[in-house]
Amino acid sequence: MTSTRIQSYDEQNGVTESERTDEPETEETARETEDQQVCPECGGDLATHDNETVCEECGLVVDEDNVDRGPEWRAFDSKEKDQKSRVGAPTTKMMHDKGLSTNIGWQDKDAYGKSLGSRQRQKMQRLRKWNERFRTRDSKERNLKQALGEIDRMGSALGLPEEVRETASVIYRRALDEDLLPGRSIEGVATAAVYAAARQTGTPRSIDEVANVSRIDEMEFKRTYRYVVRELNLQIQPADPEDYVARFASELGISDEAERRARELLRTAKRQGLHSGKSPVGLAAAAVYAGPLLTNEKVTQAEVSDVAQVSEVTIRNRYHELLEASESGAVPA
DNA sequence: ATGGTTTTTACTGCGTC
DNA sequence: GACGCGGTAAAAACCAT
Repeated sequence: MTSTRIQSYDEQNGVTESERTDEPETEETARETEDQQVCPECGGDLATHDNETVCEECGLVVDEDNVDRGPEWRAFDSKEKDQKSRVGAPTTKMMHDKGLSTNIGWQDKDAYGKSLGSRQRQKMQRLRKWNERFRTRDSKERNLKQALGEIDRMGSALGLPEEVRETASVIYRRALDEDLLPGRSIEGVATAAVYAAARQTGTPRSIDEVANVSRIDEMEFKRTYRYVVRELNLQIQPADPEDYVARFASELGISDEAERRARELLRTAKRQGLHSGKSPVGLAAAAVYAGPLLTNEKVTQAEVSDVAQVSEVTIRNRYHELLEASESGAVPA
């Protein structure tokens, strides 16, 4: 059931089939050495959720331990039937409580099929109601637990500090409390929460970056994000382009001086209100391109476009504006 | 739905190594 | 001739109305 999801997720991260099918065979030995190892892919720490051992860094699923608790009701003769019997109903992941919770029948009949008296009927009504209430409460707990796991995973995959993950959790809780979940996926809302939290705490990640570590597709992510922001009245001011600079700069390996110039460009541009309406990422990309230009370092537009995921055209347009702004609005001595 | 704004895509010409 | 860069037009995406 979960296999399709896992596979598509791996594909997103460029992990191919052959790369991770090298050492199964002896289940036991593998299990013994499993504790606290590092990811074979990127060296990150491993964490275990829901029967899966997953790398915190890149999201590689290292190990799955899915015990099949489904029905085992195929039997070919009476002897087998005896051997294969199981206690209790098969569990399913389709339900938050794995289908193990109490369910009160809707028919007003007793165990013998006789109809109940009116007094008994009323009692059953009350019981049904309360049973339902507790069950949904429990369902929210579970929902939250899963979502927090997801938030954690995405957070670490994006290299976000603890603070962001906590903020994301808070946002998610609120969404849950306000009943925003019905109709959207847990994953979607969790992704939206991470994105919103990253922006709120001044460590923004672009939509693409977040979408890349999420299991849902970009369209749904954006839709859900807008929805959550609107419904929760989250105050999210446009991201500050400067917040992106450090990351882009280090990915490109430009000098500190160039990075400083980039920041300066952004500041003067901001002072002139040049940034309103423009995408912050684009501005940041332009600055990271223009910075090294001023210090005679070689960085091509294509490279910047690559790490910032912004088209070269946008970089060109923005960086012209940046330079113009710095000439007219610079602070001469 | 609509219109205005921004970004992207695709293509072209120019200079340089 | 490939590469980096600049410009342009049309398409697509985004946002508020």
